Amino acid sequence: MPTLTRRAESFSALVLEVFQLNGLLLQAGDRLSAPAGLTSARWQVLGVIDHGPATVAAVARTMGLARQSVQQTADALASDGFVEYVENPNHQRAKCVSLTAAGRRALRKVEQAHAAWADRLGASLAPARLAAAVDGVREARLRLEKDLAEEGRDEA
Amino acid sequence: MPTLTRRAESFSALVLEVFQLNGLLLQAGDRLSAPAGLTSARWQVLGVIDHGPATVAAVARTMGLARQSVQQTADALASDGFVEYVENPNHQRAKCVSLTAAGRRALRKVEQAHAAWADRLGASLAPARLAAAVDGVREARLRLEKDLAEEGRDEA
DNA sequence: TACTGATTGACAGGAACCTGTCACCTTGAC
DNA sequence: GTCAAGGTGACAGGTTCCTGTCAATCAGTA
Repeated sequence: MPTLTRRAESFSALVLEVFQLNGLLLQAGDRLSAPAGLTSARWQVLGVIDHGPATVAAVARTMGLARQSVQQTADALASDGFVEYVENPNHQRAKCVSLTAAGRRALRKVEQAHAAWADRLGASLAPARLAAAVDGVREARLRLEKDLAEEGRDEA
Repeated sequence: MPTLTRRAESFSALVLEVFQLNGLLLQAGDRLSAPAGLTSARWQVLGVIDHGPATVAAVARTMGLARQSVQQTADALASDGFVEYVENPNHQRAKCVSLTAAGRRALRKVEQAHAAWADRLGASLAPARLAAAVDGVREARLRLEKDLAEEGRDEA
């Protein structure tokens, strides 16, 4: 194993922590949404179209996911009656995904549970510490985004 | 949407950042390991057995994953010649996963690329900021671990 | 020695993400 | 008006994780 510099060690520690926290957050999200008959992925899609009906491709762009991933989730939500496809006046083929009454009920339920959860967890951390974490992670994300974009350009 | 308290807003911001950073890290990991013919998941398994051959179940415990996930990855690595199953004197059925020469070569290659990458990214962040991020994320992880454990106990 | 319980790998199936390809629709340049 | 470029949903297939079930193996106990 190549010996890491101090700053590389530090960055690697952040990577490990982020992986672990991410896993726990997914677990928590599933637990929050399960009582409403949803999962994390489905809840997030409902959250996007709560602002108004949108096409699958538009939802995917908003969420930063591949179009087909959202397509799959949207189809599953439709077959469970949480959303429905409605005509899109701007595009004959690309229908809009729209919340049904059941979808809206489920979403409200999850949002209430989520608000209580976020408040509980947020309260357990010192505000300054929490703010520093958000800042640091955002900074790391921006650097990594830039790094990946540059690498990608080299290969192209 | 229920209005969130300030601390809930702050915590939610951390969640969003962690999700995004996690996605980018997975992308970066795949890019680091691709030249060696590996993926993030496979590289990590190789990293664990670099310390010595181990059973699939032991590797899963080390990585904090389900046994079957590692089984699948190990089988794939074996069919690609990066690892091999060797007899386990302590257990007739549970063979040990062991690095082959090709596996060791691939792992070394990824580790070199990883060291350079971590150093580059670590250098682009102020050490204090980076340390604060690690601290904050760790704190959040610990709180969430505790929270999930308590919730789980209630249901049991 | 015989039984019980935990661990293990094999097998089956599912969730959520990805990519690639195809045909259809819309848009904009000419 | 035509035609190429790009957006879009459908379909197929792959990766990495998960769960549940089963039989084989091991370890401790009566």
